[in-house]
Amino acid sequence: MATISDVAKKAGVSEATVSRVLNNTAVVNSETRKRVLEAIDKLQYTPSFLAKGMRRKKTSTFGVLIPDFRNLYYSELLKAIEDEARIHEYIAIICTGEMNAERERAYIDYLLSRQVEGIMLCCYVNIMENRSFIQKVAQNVPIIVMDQPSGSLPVSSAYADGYKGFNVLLSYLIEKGHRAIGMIRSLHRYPCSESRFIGYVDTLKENGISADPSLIEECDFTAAGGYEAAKKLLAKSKPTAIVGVNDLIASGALKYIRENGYSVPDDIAIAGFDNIALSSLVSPQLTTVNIPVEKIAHEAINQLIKKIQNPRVRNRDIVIETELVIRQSTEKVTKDIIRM
Amino acid sequence: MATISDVAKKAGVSEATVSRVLNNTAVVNSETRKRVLEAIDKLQYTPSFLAKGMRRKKTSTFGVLIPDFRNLYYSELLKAIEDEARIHEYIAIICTGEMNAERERAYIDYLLSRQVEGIMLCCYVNIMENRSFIQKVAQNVPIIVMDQPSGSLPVSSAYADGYKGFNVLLSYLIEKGHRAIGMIRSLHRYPCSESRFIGYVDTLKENGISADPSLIEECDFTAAGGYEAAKKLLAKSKPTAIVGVNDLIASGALKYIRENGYSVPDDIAIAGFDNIALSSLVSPQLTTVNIPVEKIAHEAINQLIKKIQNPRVRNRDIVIETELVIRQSTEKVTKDIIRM
DNA sequence: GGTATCGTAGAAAACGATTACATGAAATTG
DNA sequence: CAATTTCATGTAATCGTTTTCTACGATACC
Repeated sequence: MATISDVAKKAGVSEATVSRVLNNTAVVNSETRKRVLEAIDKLQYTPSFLAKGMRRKKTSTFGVLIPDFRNLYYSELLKAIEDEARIHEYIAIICTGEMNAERERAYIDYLLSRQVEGIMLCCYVNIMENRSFIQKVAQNVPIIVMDQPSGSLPVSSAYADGYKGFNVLLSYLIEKGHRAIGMIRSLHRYPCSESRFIGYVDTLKENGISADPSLIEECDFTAAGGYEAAKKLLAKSKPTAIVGVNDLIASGALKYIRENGYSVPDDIAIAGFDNIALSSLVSPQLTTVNIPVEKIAHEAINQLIKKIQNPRVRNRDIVIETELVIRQSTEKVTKDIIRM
Repeated sequence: MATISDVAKKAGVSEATVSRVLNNTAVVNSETRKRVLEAIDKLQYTPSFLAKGMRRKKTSTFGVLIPDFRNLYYSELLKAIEDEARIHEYIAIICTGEMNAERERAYIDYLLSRQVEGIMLCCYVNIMENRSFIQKVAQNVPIIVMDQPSGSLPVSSAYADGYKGFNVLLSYLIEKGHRAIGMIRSLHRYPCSESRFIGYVDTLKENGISADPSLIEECDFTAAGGYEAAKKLLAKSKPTAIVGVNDLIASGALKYIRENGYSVPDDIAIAGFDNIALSSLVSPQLTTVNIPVEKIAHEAINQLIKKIQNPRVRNRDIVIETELVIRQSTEKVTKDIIRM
């Protein structure tokens, strides 16, 4: 690969001049500029990103840590992150923590050694369990935490309001006359799934319904888990509606319920959360709560880049509102109904 | 962030000695080593990746271009790529071309300017349509092309044998007595979907069945597309089996067919291709053809890294065999049957 | 006509690491 | 005991850029 000095030699100018042409950082005589551009073209020269970053102390890179590529929610997040990053001429290094706190820490250290300018953290564990580690990292680069509030840590956060989302979802089901509403929650005590669960419990209470333990099951974040959990749930209680902590689980539950002769929504209504593509692929289509992923990614990356550009920018908690999406699994509808 | 010279000063040694301790590249007195390690620890020093890469002319980075994050096939590929890259201490910069040839080229140029040491290309377009561009890029870094053969280009390739996969799938359906086998193919003339389609046509021919245009429909790579295509297909013909060029399309078709009162597999058998997670989530579960993604990623990354380490390594075409996975959408089975 | 200003471009330092070469003390050898 | 080898470390060049400082001719100004 050609270097700037090759170009300089070929054009008969100094390296400084080539750099000036490249970056438009000072006036260069138009004749000289032309010669330089010709040389660049002939040599197929591209500036070395390493050298540039070295001098400018800038990598234009940030790190993204997600639990798993194979979760469509993160696919959509990554898509939005990429688009947003492109606008700012950043790239994202994406790592998967695989629900393993130690691996997450190792990757974060690795990201630091790669001189990322900021880190987006979609952690498996509650960040509070890693207080000191995260505090240490936050001293070096800005951090934005996704899917959970920042608590008292010196980081920003961006997340969908799962508590309120479940509040709206449950209110809707109660309004439709349901009283025995089962929930399949997450086995993992993820912060975001916890707040959803609390939203479920509180909304029942607000409506004078006490949460009945026999209406609650738990499983991991898979459709197979939801399938098994639905089986257990129906073995011990008679819900008229079941909500899954996410769409994947709800889809699994839906599958079990239909396979066992129940009609959805007539015998049992079902609802999920996240509004992933799958939720409208199953039949009947799943009532769910939409998380505006692009919006979250947009706000999050913007906050991160603001903080990179000016470390004195204050940390923020960005809370994004969800929307209830009513489909056939809770109601005979021909078209999605969306409620804020 | 502390630099190597800070560490050297603190430990009272030269930068060279610190580097030697860091890289174990020469014998250092154990007392000195201890002092250096202490200084590193105290200053929380991490070597600058940029400076190191600059000197060593090595970024330990390669670029991956995929069409879209939101396709589970690529999610699984990315997962496998990450694991494989980690072993070799490489990281992958992932970009999405979004089925847009111009965007793909722009990203490839961008990857080059980031000094990636190799590029993995999961292109939308047939690489042959970009001959000269790819040839130019291949002069700078090794390339491995996924999902299509390398043809006469100076690149390696790794792909599942879609022709043979469809051959096995169709032979199985014919063996089960099907004669009117419809196919929903891809609207986009992707090389990998083309070879699947040709596998379909040829296998019919080999069995004395001529491909009937009224049994062929096409759509984009979505479930909604498959749904619509199934509708059109059933409006113009009476297939006893339908194969989708991939699982997403087959799932959409399955949905349409069940919604319209047909029984699967009794009235119409359905099969897909790829064996994505969705295929066992729909009911009935989808017969499909498994692509061993981890194996492909493993072989591909290995080949790429071999070529990076020694540019004189010869380019290879790595063809991976697929497996037929028989499930309920074509046969009453209680457990998956797998055939090579 | 001497000095200030302007336009243009070169020289050299800096970024933070690695590494070839040099050095000097201690240990070994004949 | 002089010569050589070994061990441990330092010195300085280098990677490819950007950027500050400097220079120098030409024009403008008083």
